[in-house]
Amino acid sequence: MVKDLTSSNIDRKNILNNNIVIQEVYQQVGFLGIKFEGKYRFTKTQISNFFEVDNRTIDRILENNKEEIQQNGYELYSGNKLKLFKDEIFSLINQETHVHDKNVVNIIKLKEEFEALNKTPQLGVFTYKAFLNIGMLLSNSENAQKLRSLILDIVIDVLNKRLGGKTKYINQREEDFLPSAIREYNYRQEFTNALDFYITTNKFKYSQLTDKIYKSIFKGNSKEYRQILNLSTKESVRNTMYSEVLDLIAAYENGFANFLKQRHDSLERKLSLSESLLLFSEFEKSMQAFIEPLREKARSIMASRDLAFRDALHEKLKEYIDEVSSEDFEKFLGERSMDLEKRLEDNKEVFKRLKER
DNA sequence: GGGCGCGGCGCAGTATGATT
DNA sequence: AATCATACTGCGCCGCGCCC
Repeated sequence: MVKDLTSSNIDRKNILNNNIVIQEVYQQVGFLGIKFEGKYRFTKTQISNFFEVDNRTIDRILENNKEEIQQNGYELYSGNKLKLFKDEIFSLINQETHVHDKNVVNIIKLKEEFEALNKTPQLGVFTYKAFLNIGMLLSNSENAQKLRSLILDIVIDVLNKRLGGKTKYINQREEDFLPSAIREYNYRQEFTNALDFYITTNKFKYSQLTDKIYKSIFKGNSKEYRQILNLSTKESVRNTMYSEVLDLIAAYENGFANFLKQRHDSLERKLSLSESLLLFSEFEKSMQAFIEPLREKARSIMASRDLAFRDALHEKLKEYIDEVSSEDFEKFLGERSMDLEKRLEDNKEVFKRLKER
């Protein structure tokens, strides 16, 4: 999918939230900043020089996108904070004799750029993220265009390296997946048992009521879900679902199993499939207010993550697409996620045995 | 094809606010 | 109170695409 970073807020956020990508870009671009309060910082002058645009142009981008850029670390320094920042710069400049050859050029540049800084009462300061953010918004600067295409290359590269092209089971690469899957598996049993006990024999009852749950949660049945994620009929739909979604499915299954039992007991007979389908609508309605916040969350998680990680668009959940948080990128692409994948391999045997029980 | 709006751009002037 | 570099703002230029 071709991304237009200058116009898509979510695409920009999804890249800037991906710290693995940011680090890789920093390695490759090597734009030297001043380390201050744990982060590399850049002044507006440095940034306008990098992109070869007027300072005013940076200003205007700031005007139009202030909130976004501030979120990514832009700050206006003044007073004591500015003083500390200046001290940091000048001590860096004074150290120049101790610095490796490579950096000397940069230090001289620093010196030129900050000579004027002595007396300024306020200074706009960018983090590396905020700098990239500017680059994504500058449509005409040649350097910004180069930077954007480099960023997109790195995004693709990182995804390929971390996932080896396999995004199908990326949902399993987090701590919470396995416990959720096991819990859900148990509730699934409750659910199928209830369907056995309280609904008259019908070979469609499992799939139809399961689809009811899917439709209620993410507006599509399992067939549609399969298509969106490109799953074959053999592959288990649930193995591709995020833990939050599994938890919610478990809640539905457990809740409906209970609902069904109550209706069965008050009627003192088994229900037909069509009665059960009606009962599900009743169940859905009565749980509506209770389940709504969790459902909103599940929809957003599913739509946003699947777009970012799997390049899969849930058309019916379009309005729920949001940025993927940096925590999520770490969760699913970070070092830990790689370990988890290995650990999951080990656990598969355990999981299998559990299923066979 | 001429006119139009729009976004990007730079200049110049004003406002600001910390420092001396 | 004076200073100074930056933030902020108004203005006009330019190039592009769209519409009549």
